[in-house]
Amino acid sequence: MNSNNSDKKISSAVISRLPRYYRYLGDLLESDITRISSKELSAKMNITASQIRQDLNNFGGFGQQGYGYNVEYLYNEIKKILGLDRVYNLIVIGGGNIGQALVNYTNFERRGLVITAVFDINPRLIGMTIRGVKIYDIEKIEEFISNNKVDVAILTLPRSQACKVANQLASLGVKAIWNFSHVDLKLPEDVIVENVHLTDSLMTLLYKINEVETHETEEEYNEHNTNQ
Amino acid sequence: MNSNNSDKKISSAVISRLPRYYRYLGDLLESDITRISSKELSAKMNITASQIRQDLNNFGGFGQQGYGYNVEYLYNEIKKILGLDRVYNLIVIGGGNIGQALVNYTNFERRGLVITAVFDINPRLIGMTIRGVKIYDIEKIEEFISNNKVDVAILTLPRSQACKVANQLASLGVKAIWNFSHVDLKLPEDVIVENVHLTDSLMTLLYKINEVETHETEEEYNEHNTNQ
DNA sequence: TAGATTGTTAATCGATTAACAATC
DNA sequence: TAGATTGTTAATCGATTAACAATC
Repeated sequence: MNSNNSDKKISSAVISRLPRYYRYLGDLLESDITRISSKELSAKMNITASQIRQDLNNFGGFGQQGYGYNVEYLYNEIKKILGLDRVYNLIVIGGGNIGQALVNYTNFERRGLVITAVFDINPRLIGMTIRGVKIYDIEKIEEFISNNKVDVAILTLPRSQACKVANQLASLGVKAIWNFSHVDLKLPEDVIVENVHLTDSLMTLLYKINEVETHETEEEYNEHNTNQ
Repeated sequence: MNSNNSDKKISSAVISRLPRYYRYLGDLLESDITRISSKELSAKMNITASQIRQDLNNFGGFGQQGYGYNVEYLYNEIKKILGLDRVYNLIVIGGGNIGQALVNYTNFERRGLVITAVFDINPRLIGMTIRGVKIYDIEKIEEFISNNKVDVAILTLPRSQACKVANQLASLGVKAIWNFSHVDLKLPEDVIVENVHLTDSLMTLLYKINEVETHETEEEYNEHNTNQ
């Protein structure tokens, strides 16, 4: 389904840059810019032109010598590569704050990412509706999955429940999990897991804050010494 | 402030693994496990023992030959490295769903990450309170920052407003931004930005879904051919 | 002491960057 | 045609893994 017809595995470094290319190309498209060279794009995105060309050429030759890339064409090609040319059904497991935030995020739908149901254990939530999406008792999940196609399960449960439910999802045939729980899920190899570990992300920010402070201190110290 | 007293810059690959080490060590601590070797930890975390030792030795020699690592000691050392041995004041810019979800996430406070205020433009939200945290008019942000120490600003605004507000934050002296907005902020070098691009994360998951489907198709095809 | 396991150097692997012939 | 810019190969850089002497 992806445009790469060769067999070589694309590195995850490359894949992680694709959405960013897609975003920048979308912006260019909105600004009615029809063509762009790797050099121009490189200046905008703050990566090397070489990397852009290397990345794109993993999937095919989308450009033209002496011209560059046609923005709309490249945008649509990356769209296809990312699999954004079809509709996905998503379910949210965990109707807490993050779960609700995701259901309320209307941009997903515009991209063909449709949240079809939310599941929770909390009786106060069950039966409620968020933006027209019903919250079901988590007990009903087996029934739901057997009657509805589910492409992605979004897991926003607390640590304690996440593993068990993830295993259940895997056994029910769910093949992709977007995991917001603060655990590393251990699942069969054919289940794809993409983690969003918010706390980890914040911690790396804190690390960098202190790193900067250390350097500043060192600089001040050096300055101090030099000036004497 | 970090424990690395040498000058060599720690690579971001290493830094991004630190929270994971911290998490696993915390789990071990809770299970009353007092010592662990890089080999044992490697099996648990699914990375090489060599990498663990290399990573840790960027910050110092925390282990002991023939023994391994003392779990509690290493846990606390990583805690210090990550800067989790002090309190941080955070503000949330954007009182929407994600902003509210973050305020409601009680685990932050347990780690010394205190959200002191939320800012929004929506008059319906201004004046409200989430878990005791007040939502202010975003107009009040200058006043707030000059009267209160702000270590991190969490930016959860829509794309359109994010850049402008980020610049304002930078000019008001905020030195770290945890950015949930779907834009790459262009800020002075001394402002640290950590991005959480949720849509990008989901897109890489979608890519992998289709990648698998492609491979499966190829396998089926090969099987088909072989069987004939 | 013998066994275990670190810290660290060396080897390998992979990803990024540079260079340039091909070609629009 | 001349200039621009790609696609791609080669060179470099950095990160991961392997190996092993040091030592608890």
